[in-house]
Amino acid sequence: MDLLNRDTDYAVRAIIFLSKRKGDLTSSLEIEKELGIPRPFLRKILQVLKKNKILESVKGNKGGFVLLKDSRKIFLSNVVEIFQGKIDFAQCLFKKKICPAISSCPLRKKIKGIESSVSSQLGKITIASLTKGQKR
Amino acid sequence: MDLLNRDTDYAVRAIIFLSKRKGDLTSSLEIEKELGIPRPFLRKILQVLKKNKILESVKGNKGGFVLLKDSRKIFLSNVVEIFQGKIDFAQCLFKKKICPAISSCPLRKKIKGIESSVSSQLGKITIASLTKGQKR
DNA sequence: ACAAATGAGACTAATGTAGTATCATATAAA
DNA sequence: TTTATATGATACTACATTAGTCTCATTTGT
Repeated sequence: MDLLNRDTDYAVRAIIFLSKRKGDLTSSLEIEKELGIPRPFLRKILQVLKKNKILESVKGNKGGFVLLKDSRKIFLSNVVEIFQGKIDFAQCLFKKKICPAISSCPLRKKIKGIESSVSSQLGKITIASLTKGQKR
Repeated sequence: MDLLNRDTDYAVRAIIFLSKRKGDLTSSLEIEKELGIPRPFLRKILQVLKKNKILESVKGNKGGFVLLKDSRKIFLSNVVEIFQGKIDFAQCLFKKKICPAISSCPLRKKIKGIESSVSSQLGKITIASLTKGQKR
């Protein structure tokens, strides 16, 4: 089981790249070349990031994307939530209709505890912190 | 995303039930009635638990299952590992061949940190602790 | 007008998960 | 010794999720 899915991973990498371009418009083509992410897929991700106000886009010739937010103010939890929804480690117990009578209540409580610890950790990791000590 | 999959959940509940039966042989039919788990599925789970030395079985008429271990010595992490494998939150980055050069290394480190915090929490929850304060 | 870019969304393929079905084997009890 | 009742092993099907592709519309600088 992965904590981050592929969309989230790609998105994080795209955001990191854009953060290095400051306010410059950057086309999906450039991002694709840098990151090696299949283009149609990358574009879909960029569109989602746009809808979520992480970045802005300009259409047309010479168009592209710019980060709207400072990468020191974008947290991993933000990106995860956008692409994977709110972290919910214990949804199955009720959603999938497993009777809660015997183990679910105490079990659910424990799992919820772990969940909130994970959420809080994700909420402390900024995208900017992922570039510390990087070459490029 | 769920932390526990359905197999794990069923397994936990079956273990709890068996722990209340002490050393008595209990057939999958009885467990099914108590827990409402589809039988063929339940049997598959019991077989896996047997292979992993959590319980023992007796074949034939009047046969059934008994817990081999004290439920105070069975941890959630044990059950999770049996049914879901070792918790590995960051496998995707390499397994799925996403280039680690840009974000993966620092990102991976962070995720690994969260992962080990989750593992350690799962390693502290005993099955017995899930029955505290329960009626039946 | 044309080329280069994003917007929107339908579509396909691969994978994983949940759950079922079947038959073999072992054993208690009549 | 036959029968009913169990588990053992394993193949199979159906469904959901995820990954990734494709097509066409729209916008805009030159």
